[in-house]
Amino acid sequence: MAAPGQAVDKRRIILDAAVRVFARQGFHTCRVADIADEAGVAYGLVYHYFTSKEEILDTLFLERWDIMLGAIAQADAEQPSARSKLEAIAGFIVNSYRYDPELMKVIIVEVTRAANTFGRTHLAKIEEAYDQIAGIVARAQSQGAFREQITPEFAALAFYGLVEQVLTRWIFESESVAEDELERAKALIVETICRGLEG
Amino acid sequence: MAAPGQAVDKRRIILDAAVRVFARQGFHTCRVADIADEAGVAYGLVYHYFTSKEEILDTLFLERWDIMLGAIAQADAEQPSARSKLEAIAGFIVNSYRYDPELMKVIIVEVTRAANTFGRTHLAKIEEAYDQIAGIVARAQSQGAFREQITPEFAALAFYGLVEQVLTRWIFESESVAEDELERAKALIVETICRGLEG
Amino acid sequence: MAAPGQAVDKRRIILDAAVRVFARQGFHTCRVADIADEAGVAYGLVYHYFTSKEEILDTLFLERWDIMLGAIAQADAEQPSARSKLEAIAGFIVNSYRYDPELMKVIIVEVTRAANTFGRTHLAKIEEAYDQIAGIVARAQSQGAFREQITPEFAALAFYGLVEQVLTRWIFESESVAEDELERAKALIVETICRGLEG
Amino acid sequence: MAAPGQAVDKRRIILDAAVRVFARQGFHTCRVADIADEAGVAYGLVYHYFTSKEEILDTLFLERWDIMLGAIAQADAEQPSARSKLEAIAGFIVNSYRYDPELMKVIIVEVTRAANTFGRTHLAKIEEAYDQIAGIVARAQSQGAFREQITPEFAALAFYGLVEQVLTRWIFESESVAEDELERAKALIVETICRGLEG
DNA sequence: CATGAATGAGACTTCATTCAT
DNA sequence: TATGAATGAAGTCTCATTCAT
Repeated sequence: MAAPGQAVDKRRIILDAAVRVFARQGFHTCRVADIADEAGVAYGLVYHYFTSKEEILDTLFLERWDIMLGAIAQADAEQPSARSKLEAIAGFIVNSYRYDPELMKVIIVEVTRAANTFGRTHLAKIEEAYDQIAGIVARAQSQGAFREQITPEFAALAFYGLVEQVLTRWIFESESVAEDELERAKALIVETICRGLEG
Repeated sequence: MAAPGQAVDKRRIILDAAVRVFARQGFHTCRVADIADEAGVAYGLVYHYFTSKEEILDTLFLERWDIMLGAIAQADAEQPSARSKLEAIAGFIVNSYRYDPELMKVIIVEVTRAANTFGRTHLAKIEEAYDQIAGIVARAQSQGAFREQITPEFAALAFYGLVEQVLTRWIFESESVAEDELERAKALIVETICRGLEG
Repeated sequence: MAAPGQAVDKRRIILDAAVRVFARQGFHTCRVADIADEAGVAYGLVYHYFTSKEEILDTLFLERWDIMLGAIAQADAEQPSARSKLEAIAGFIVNSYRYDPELMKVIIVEVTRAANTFGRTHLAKIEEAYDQIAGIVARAQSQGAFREQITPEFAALAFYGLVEQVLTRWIFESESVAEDELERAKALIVETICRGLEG
Repeated sequence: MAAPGQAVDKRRIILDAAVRVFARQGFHTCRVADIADEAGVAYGLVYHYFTSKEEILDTLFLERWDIMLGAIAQADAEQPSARSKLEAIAGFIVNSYRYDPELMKVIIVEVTRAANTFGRTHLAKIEEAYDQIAGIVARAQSQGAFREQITPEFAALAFYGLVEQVLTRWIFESESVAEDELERAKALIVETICRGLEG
């Protein structure tokens, strides 16, 4: 018997396996059995830890999204200018992709972009991110750093949307994305959005 | 016997019913029976005209996408400047939403954004639109109208992506979008992208 | 309009097409549409001439089987000895295969051997052939030409059964059967059965 | 927990139920639901153990056919003469019918005689039986026990074919076959074939 | 915690047959 | 006669979820 500290966390193993399976086969196409197989656990154990296949995806999304909301808040708190805040946020998301592209694929393809099915469940949560970004823009506008012709809501939509488009492109690229393209894309995103916003 | 022009085209009736059903319930969630019911035809007739539920969605997408590719080509041919070309394209897509929001919802939610499932089937077709837009940008760059820091491919991604994000937002708005917001959004999209591209 | 005598007999065209389709795809596997296509007529016309797919097979079987019953009766009437009668019958069936292997395939595979489904419908008709052959054997026995240890019924079963086995083998041979094998097999069948029957 | 030997083997229960259902209704006519009902298990359990209705029939056939191939080999090894070998084989098959007529009905009607559909799948397996029998005949010929005018292949066809014809007749007899008819038929089969083969 | 057999509702698709023209 | 669109019942197979051990 493993010591408590070393106990294999089957729940974690299932979640990690689910990421790989969802990324590979898609949420709708895969079966719960595929996840159990990938995790190397018995079929029923999945239902011991989660009430449904959906709850697994929910969990993956919420875990990651909360981290991102934290990162946005941190960028907002620590960075001096609106541009550097947006740059930090874009950098965080690009890094997320760099370190776990499969998880990002699942989040974007199965939740964020799956507007018809899953997205609706998490609309409010997703909206929080837009709101935080809109807040950054709004404050920059009231401080005169950004012009006011563009509404903060539209700006947030454009900023996060552009990040998502770029990641979606990478996700379906056949070969893995070169390190320098990650950085270049980040710069272009920030540049494009900020040029639209700055005086 | 009905005159040709008045003849009830059951195939068309089924396609139109499918738009409403896909928009309401989503492609994966709805059943073929729902489409037949909505169209007021027998179950089997759907399979008389289409080989599968997928082929119905395919047909709807291809019909519409080809019209859009034509509109892009026309904008490219008729408009004098790169900015007015992009404006015409954005205007066309916004108009498409204005006149048939359900169809646009289906195309965007079930095909364009369903990157994991259907999008892949039509990736090449979707890519054609990006390529045409990139071509417009590239020519504007070589004529000095747009600066060269941003690649045409990235510009196309940003432009079309922004349009899609805006429409996605409208699609999930609970109330119908006000007429003047449609126009304002179009202007903002073009302004944001062109500011990023113009010297 | 064709003159009466030249009028294309669509009913016949459908029957002939059905032979090819049944032989190629099997009765259960083919669709009525396949028959219509093969015949080059409209779907509904098949139902104008026949009440069901089964009736087509019925018709093909009965047409042919009645001809065979006639041939058996003729052999019985014209041939001098029991052996020559059996030889004439075997020869007739082998010739039927020679001239229209597809039709024989359909009769044997879809009716005669399809003991579970179709055979039952035509059991009485099939039985007539056995009875005629048994009659030939019985008379030969009472005349002393055949020994009496074997019942006429068993003899008929053995004789017709062996013919059917040989044809079944040919039917599923990949290449067409050589002319001389047809004759050799006929001789072996008669020889085998008559050796068992003759004193 | 039941002891291993007493554990209810649902897979076996389904197979046994399938024999009864196939025998009663025929493979094509019955539904998977009928098998589940007959077995007293849930619909889905059939698909838990078998991938399709076909696989159930496959399994039944292969189980039984392998036993028969073993019996043929044993007869060949243990019996002294060719005639006694054939007698042992015919006896084995007749016994198979005696002890489980429903299973034999399924094997013969749905597989062996269903030459168009299932037979093809198992053609090679069926052929093994013919080959073994042909081998017995060939060796008898080279030892002078059987004459050489009839090829071993034809002899095997005639022998096995006759057995099959007799069983087919029994299978569709309305009343169950009398015990002594089973034995008499066996003797007649062997007698008929061996008279054709012996000098 | 862990297992995997057992359940059964549900969806797609096929296709024989009908019918209006 | 001839056409082929229209009908709808039926069956296979899938798979999320439950449950007994």
